[in-house]
Amino acid sequence: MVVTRFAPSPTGYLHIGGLRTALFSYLWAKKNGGKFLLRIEDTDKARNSEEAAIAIVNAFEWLGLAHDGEITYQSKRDDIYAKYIQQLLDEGKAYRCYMSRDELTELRETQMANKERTMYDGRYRDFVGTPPAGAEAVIRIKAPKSGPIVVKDGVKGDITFQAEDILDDFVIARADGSPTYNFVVAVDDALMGVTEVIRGDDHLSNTPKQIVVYEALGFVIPAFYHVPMIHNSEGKKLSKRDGATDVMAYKEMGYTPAALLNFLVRLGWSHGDQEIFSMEEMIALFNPKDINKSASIYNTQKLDWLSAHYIKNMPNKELAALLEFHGLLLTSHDKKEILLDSLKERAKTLQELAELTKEVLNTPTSYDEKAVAKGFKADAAEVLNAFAAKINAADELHLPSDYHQLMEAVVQEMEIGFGKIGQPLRIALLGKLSGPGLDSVMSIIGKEETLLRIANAISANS
RNA sequence: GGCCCCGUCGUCUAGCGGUCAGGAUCCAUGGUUUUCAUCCAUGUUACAGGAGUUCGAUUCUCCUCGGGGUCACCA
Repeated sequence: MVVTRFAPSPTGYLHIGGLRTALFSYLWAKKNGGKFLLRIEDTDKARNSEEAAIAIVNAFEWLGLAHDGEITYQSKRDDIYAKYIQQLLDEGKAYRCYMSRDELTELRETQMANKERTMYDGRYRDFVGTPPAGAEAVIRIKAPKSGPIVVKDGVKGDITFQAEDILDDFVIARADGSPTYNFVVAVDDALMGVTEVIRGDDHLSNTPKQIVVYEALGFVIPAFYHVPMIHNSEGKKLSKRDGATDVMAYKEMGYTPAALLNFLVRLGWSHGDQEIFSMEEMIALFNPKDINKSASIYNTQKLDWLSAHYIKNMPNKELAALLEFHGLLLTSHDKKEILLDSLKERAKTLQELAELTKEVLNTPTSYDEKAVAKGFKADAAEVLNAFAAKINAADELHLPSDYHQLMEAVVQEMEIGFGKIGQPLRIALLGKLSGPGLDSVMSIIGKEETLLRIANAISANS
């Protein structure tokens, strides 16, 4: 069975880059009928917070990416790590190193001065006898001193590192006994049964270290897929300083999970010329071997386009429910079908749709100056009064077409062009010269409100 | 600096030895629309450079250049 995982450290919100690797992991698990696990890497007590862990879980909930089984918290697994560290000690695959921090620093400085690679020199590797008085010990793993270590990567191909270039006997447990990252990652992935590790390629250079741990412990090495970074416009790794990298910020801005996920899945992955992917299609078509090798630049123009696409094609009922989050209660509005039909193809986000809706629903309190100058000429009042008279005379006005007929009638009787009534009426109804169809607007707001807006505009602008 | 990865339109990408180098987005223009948006149509823009290999390289190899990642008792 295919088992993937997402393993964030709870130092902040869920990041857009993290979400993409999580999505890839999720899709691959689902495609194979496997499991997608969530592990919270909260071993750094100084930097982690519980709120951050909750925020991450909430973000996944909003996106509808459900993890399988219980969440694994590394902070609760000290006993497990201690057991495996002890095992390595017992088997002579790890050892206590009594070197002080000062000594380590000194070693590094010497190496730097000699332009050598900074690395631990293995001085306690074969140490027997009495440790220095009062010295605290870290535990180091015996890493191979030379020879190739091959990372079989499903995205980049086989990558060969030379142990002498990159490895030393790295620390697997600190002086206080707590295990370090590369150790716990390997242990957890193995114990959780993770078969495919899909993660950012900033982890690529950690992988040889983790392979050392896998091998020392006799664990099966999983398949690796290192997905390229997402870069900011400067071409650097996307970070929290780049703004709008908090996934939940996209909810606030009015993007739907479908749009965001569709946007992210196409960043670094593609399937021919296809741009629109439903969750079902993503699951059916995704394969990590098709992930690009190169980094991509984060640019949300396409997200806007996708978002508009999804809003346009969303049933009104669903839209109305989503709009509540943006402060709009439409459930009881009797013309909400007409309202949303005429507005949903004009908005890029739900937030924008909510604002557009309010512009239609609320009586204008001011009129755009340029619009008035251009579209509310001397004869405007006369035309609007004639139109108002027709509205007053009509007893049944409901559909946009009902209002449209009255507009046509005024145009014919007064022998004027459509613009002669369209422009002033638009200013009266919306306060500006752009917006949805006037007949729809009138149908939505109704007869009384239409008359009110016409009267307001005439007194304000003539 | 060492090690590792990467390099097709501005951006996201297709391509897997022979293509007018395709699509999408953005931008521009035209059409539709009383207006704006949508929608439709059209258009501009790319194989980092240099050597090979080959009848033929965007595609394979090497070098250069450029970009990125990583080098902790952080994760």
